[in-house]
Order: sequence, then C-alpha cells, then structure tokens
Amino acid sequence: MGKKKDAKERILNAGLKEFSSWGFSGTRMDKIASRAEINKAMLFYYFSSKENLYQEVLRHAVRKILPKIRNIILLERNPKGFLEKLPEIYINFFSENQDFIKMIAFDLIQRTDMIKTTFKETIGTEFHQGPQMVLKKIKKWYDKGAISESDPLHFMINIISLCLFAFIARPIIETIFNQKIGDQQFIQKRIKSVINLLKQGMLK
Amino acid sequence: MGKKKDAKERILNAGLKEFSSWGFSGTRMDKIASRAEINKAMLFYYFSSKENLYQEVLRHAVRKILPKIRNIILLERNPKGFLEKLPEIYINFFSENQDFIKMIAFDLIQRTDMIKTTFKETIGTEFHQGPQMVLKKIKKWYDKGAISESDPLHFMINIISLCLFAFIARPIIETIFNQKIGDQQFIQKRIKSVINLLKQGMLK
Amino acid sequence: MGKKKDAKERILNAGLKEFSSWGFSGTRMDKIASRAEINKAMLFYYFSSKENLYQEVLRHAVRKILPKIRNIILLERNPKGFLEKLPEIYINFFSENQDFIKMIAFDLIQRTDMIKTTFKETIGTEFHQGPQMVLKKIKKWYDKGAISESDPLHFMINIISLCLFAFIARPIIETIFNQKIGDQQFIQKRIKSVINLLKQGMLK
Amino acid sequence: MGKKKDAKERILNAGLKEFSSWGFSGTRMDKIASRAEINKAMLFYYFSSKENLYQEVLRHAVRKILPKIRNIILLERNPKGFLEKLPEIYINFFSENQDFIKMIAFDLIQRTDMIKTTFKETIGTEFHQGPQMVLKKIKKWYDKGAISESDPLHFMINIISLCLFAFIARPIIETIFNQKIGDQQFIQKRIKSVINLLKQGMLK
DNA sequence: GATGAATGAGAGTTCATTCAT
DNA sequence: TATGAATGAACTCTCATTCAT
Repeated sequence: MGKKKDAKERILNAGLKEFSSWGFSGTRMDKIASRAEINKAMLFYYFSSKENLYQEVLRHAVRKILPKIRNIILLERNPKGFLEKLPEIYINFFSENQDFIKMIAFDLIQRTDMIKTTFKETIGTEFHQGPQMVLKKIKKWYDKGAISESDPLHFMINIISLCLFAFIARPIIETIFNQKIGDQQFIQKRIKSVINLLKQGMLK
Repeated sequence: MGKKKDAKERILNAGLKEFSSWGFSGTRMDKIASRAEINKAMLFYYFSSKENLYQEVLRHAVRKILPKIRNIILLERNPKGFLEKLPEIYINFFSENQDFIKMIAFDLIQRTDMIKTTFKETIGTEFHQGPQMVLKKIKKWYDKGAISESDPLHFMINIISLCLFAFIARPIIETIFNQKIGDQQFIQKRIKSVINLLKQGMLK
Repeated sequence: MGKKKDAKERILNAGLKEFSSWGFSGTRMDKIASRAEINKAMLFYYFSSKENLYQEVLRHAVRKILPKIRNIILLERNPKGFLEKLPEIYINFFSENQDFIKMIAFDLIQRTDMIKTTFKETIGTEFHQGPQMVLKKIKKWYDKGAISESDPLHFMINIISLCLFAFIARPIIETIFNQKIGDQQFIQKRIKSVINLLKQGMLK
Repeated sequence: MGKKKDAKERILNAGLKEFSSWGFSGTRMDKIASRAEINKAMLFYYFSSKENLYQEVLRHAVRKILPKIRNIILLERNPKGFLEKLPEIYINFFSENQDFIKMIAFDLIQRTDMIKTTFKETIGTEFHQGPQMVLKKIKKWYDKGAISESDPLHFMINIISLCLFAFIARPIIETIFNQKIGDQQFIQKRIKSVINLLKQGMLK
C-alpha cells in the first residue's frame, strides 16, 4: 500500500521539478518517468495525459501552499502587524519553494486560463471568500486612516510584487549589476528592505 | 519599400509574438512562418535554426529596449525626480511592450544563461558602465541622507518589482480578487500607487 | 520464435540492403523501416540516429564476416595451400555477400575514418594480432625461398585485389567488353584464373 | 569569352571533386557552387539539374581518360611488352587521378546503368571497336602459346584488378596491417610487384 | 500494477530547383 | 550572365500515447 502512494507522489514531485524547469511543452514525459523512477506507461496509467498530469501537479502544489498563506492574511487585524509579518513569511516561503514559483510563473505567462481555473477551484474549496474579506479589511484600514493607499488591490499588489519578483528576476539582476546574490544574506536583506519600504510607504 | 529586406524584420517580429506567447518549445516554426507571411524554409535561410532565431529575437528586442531605459536612469540627478519619473516611464513602457516582457520572463525562468549572455552583450555595447554608475549615484544619495534605503541594489529591485510584476501576474490577481483589470485605468492607478509608495517609503 | 527480438536483427538486415544499394545519404530511413516491416520511429528507438544505425550495420556485418576469413589465413602453414585455398574461399564468400562488399566499398571511398575505426574495434577483439602474424608468416616464406614476392603487404594486396575487384567492377566490365557475365560460370572461371595466376606468379 | 568557358570548366572540376568525395546523393549543389566560386543558380543555368551535371562530369572525365588508355592497349603487339607497360601506365595514371577513380567507383556500386551508358557513348565515339579487338588480340596470343590464361576477359580483369584495387582499398589495408602507405614509395613498389606477378603468372 | 515495444502525427531541417531582378 | 530570395517536397527525428504481455 505504501508503494502505491509512493508512486503517485513521486510522479507529482518529479512533475513539479520538470514542469518548473522546462514549462509545459518543454517538459518530456520520459524525463518525468525516469526522475520518478517509474515506467513511462505508468504515467498514463495514473494520470492519463500530460495535460492532466500538469494540472494535477499544479493543483497539488497550490493546495499545499494556499493554506500556509491564508492564515496570516486572514487573521492579522492591524496593518502594522500585517506589513511586518507578511513579507517575512512570503519571502521565506518563496525562497524555499522556488520550483513552485517557477511553475506558476510559467503558467501565468502562457496558459492564463488553466491557472485561473486551478486557483478558482482551490480557492473555492480552501479559501471560501478569503480574498474578498481581505480587500474589505484593507479598505477599512484606509477608512480609519491607518494606511495611505486607498486602493486595496494595489495595496496587495505592492506587497506581493516586492516579495516575489526578486526570485524570478534574480539572474537578470545579477547580470545587470554584476553582483552575485548570496542566498541567505540576500534573503535577509530583502526582507528588511521590503518591510521598511512597506511600513514607511503605506502606513500613516 | 523593400518587401525583401522586410523579411528578416517580419520574422523577428513574428518570432517575438510567438515565442512570447508559447515559450521556446511551445513555439512552432510553421506559425512563425505563416505569421511572417513567408515560406518556412526562409526561416532557416535567414536564421539557420530555431535556437538561433530565438536568440536573435531576444537580442533584437533587448537592443531595441535598453536604450530607451538607460537615459532616465543615468541622467536624473536627484532622488525625488528619479522616483517620480521612473515608474511612469517604466510602467508605460512595459504595458506597451508586453510581448517583450513575456519573452524575457520565459527566458528568465528557463534558460538563465542565455539571457545573461544576451544582456551582457547588449549592455556591453550600449550601456558601458551604466549600471555601476547608477548604483554609485544611489549610494551617494544615501550617504547624503537623501534616501532611507542603504543598499542600492535593493533600492533598484524595489522599483523594478513594483513596476514590472503586475504585468506578469495580472491573470492571477484578476482571479484571486475576482476583479477585471481595465487597461488604461489600471495602469494610471498603478503608476500613482507606485510613486506614492516609493517616495513615501524611500525618500527621507 | 520471438517476433519482437527479431526487430533489431531485421533492421540491421534491411539497413545492410539499403545502405549497400544507395550509400549513406542516398538511403532513406522510411525504406529501411518498410523493408524491416517496422514503424519508422522504431529505428530511432533502437538506434537513435541514421548515423548510428549505419555504424551498427557496418559493425554487425564486419563482425559476422571477419571470423570466417581469419581461420584460413592464420592456420594454413604452407604457401601453396594458402594460394590454392584462399581465392576459392574469398571469391565464393564475396559472391555470396555482395551487399556487404558494396557497403564496405561505399564506406571506403567516402568515410575513411569510420570504417577504420570499425575494423580496428572488431579486429581488436576478434583478431588480436592476426594481421601482423600473417605478414610475418609470409615474410618467412620469402626468406625460405618459397615465394617470389618479397613484400608481404603486396603479396596480400595482390590476392585480395584479384578476388574482390571483379565484384565491384562487374558492370563496367560487362559494358566495355560487351559480355554478360553469368553468375556461376563466371565465378568458377574466376577462381581458376586467380589460382593459376597466383601460384604461377608468386610461388617459386 | 574566356570567363564563360572558365565557369563551365570550374563547375565540372568542382563537381568531380564533390561527387567523388560524397557520391551522388551525398553531394550538395551548394558546395559545388561555392567550390566553383559561382552562384548556385548558375549551376542550373549551365547544367539544368543535378542529375545532368553528374552525367556531364562523368562524361567529361571519361572522355579525358579513355584516349590515354587506348593507345597502349591497341598498339602493343606482343604480350611481354603489354604486361610490362600497362601496369606502369595504369598505376601512375590512377594514382594521379584518384578523384576520377573514386567517382567511377561510386557510380559502379550505385548507378550501374548510368555509367554503362556513359561508357557506351564515349567508347562508341572514341574507341570504335577497341575492346573487341583487344580481346581478339589476346585470344591470338593464347592460341600461339604465348600466354597461359585462356580467357581474354579474365586476362584483362586480372590486370585491371591488380592495378586499380589498391587505390580504392588503401584505407582498409592501412588499418588492417597497421602500416602507413607512403605515396611515391608505395606506388613504385606496387608497379614492380604487379609486373612481376603478371609476367611470371601469365606469360609462358 | 508494471514493462518494453510499438505507433502516428507532427516537429525542425535540408535541398534541389525556380523566380525576380 | 549573374544574384539573393523564395519554394515545396522530402527527410530525419521526436514525443505523447497505446498495446501486448
């Protein structure tokens, strides 16, 4: 019984690695199979098609990640705490789950509809009306005069942009500014810089 | 008006459109050919391989874009002006050149080395020591007490993240927050939000 | 009776037929496939490329043939027997393996290095120091005054030329001298003529 | 006027080099063009197709060669002179015209009918009934008891085999016997060996 | 569940040949 | 004559998918 679950899990992990490295069309079923140490035909036995495997991998990853994010977003009641805690959690999380980020990034660029659906599904079951509630909460903060950004959407976009973008663009940043970005060091600095900017820039 | 000489240019444009939509392996040479209204064999006549065409498209795009960006970065002497002008120029530029952004994004995720090379080449000839000079300038601003971010690199990353990320992540933002992002409207708001955040958050 | 295991063998045979008829570039993978009664993709499944298939066919043929030749060459101890037996064996062998001859001939003319390598490999494992020993043996015959040709290399070249060349040049001979060469009849005469010439011409 | 003839001649020479190196299907029109320092379209202007160019090259070469050969064959009246002179002339000639030999060899293996035709044509106009007369002459020698080979055809095949084969098979001989064949040295030895063998082996 | 062999549709690439000028 | 661009058919090779065992 253990072996079976193993196989599916191994395939999903292998799929994540491959899809995140090569994108959908760049990924080869052979490579997933050999990475998962499984016969190629078994991929189809378990997941019936590349398309479907892709979606399952995405779903699997999204499902693993969303819960970790929603709590902070939903529970934190005051903006200062929000802006102090979110970046740390996000940045650490992203830096530890770069495969996942890459896969989503690929998907965002290319297959708009699929990730929309996947998120909707997962949000639907996991999140309920989370996002709307977050926006409402932020709106209230603004109405109370606690923050300076009037549009809750841009409030969130600002946060996410600052936390996430560096991980996608790192190679180009390294090239342009000719600076090797050391892992841990960079991440700690990034967290501090983002928190400072957000607090000074959006709190009143 | 040289229909003939056009061919190369037409191929490069078609290539940009296709590669930016489908990534490297997802792109079909047939589609590039028909988009460029040209016989498929001509692609190979001019560019000898898909790989090479891809690189040329990237190079072509980078070469077209870098010059437009460098002036503002290099010329502006005071941080307030810098933070007021850059976001507008960047965001407008990105929103008008989404193909290019997508293509670079694809490449960033997947083929780190190639884009590094391409940028180095182009920066080498176009930019000279621009990036280093920018970092020095920012450092000086900090030393004079004009800005609050001590690390020039993160100063720049903050700016670029806020300007660029929204264009990549738009579909997911639309989904999560269930809001259709109207083009012009969104862009104008984005510019304002970013400028506010940056000025309030990083100027002293 | 293993239809499956046959596949590789069938491909090698079909490859020999086609390559020997059309040369490397003249040969079509489709034709090999259909001659082997196999899906075209299987060629690549088993042999990965045309180039590689070609080499395997060559290797396969060389490996099949060398052993049959070496025994006579190595075992025969006196020159009279040598010159009487060799031509018969060679000529019969060549006439029954014309595909192989043609393929090697093609290769000789065109791709010198490859066949060198293939022979070296096969000789290395099958033949050990056979050729050198043969030359030494012939040298001894000359030293004892048993043969008139002082150079062992030309001794061997003479034999091989007389046995092999007619099979390559048959069409041109037929044309020039306007004589249809009947198979069995021609071969028997050829054997006799060669043996006579060699014995009378090189034995003392 | 000079330039024009130049072009055709240059193409024919380039064609000989290429066809003799790569065979018919292995030869690329592009390479012939660039070797002849001429635009590719001009090949077709002058020779209308690859097939036709090939035949012209063959014809051109055959026409250049046959006359040089026929005189000795036809004029020499006694077998001793015949067997002494022919090998030297043949071997020298072959060693100086290896391209031609290779091209014919390719053709022999592959496109039997074409070279038959080409030879017939050229023999028809240049040679008249030469070959038949040679065979008759040899027959007479045998009837007079001057030679030991009763079949004139094999008499000729023996000569040609010994003179020509070494030039085709040189690479394989070098490999098998692990001996580098020095050009001039080898040729002189070859001539001597062949003459000795033929005289001792076929003269009475 | 598991495997190696098989398949068909299509991808990138090549090449002789032709066109426009 | 001469050239660079253009074309279409064919070729090698790939890959998701299925079959037989």
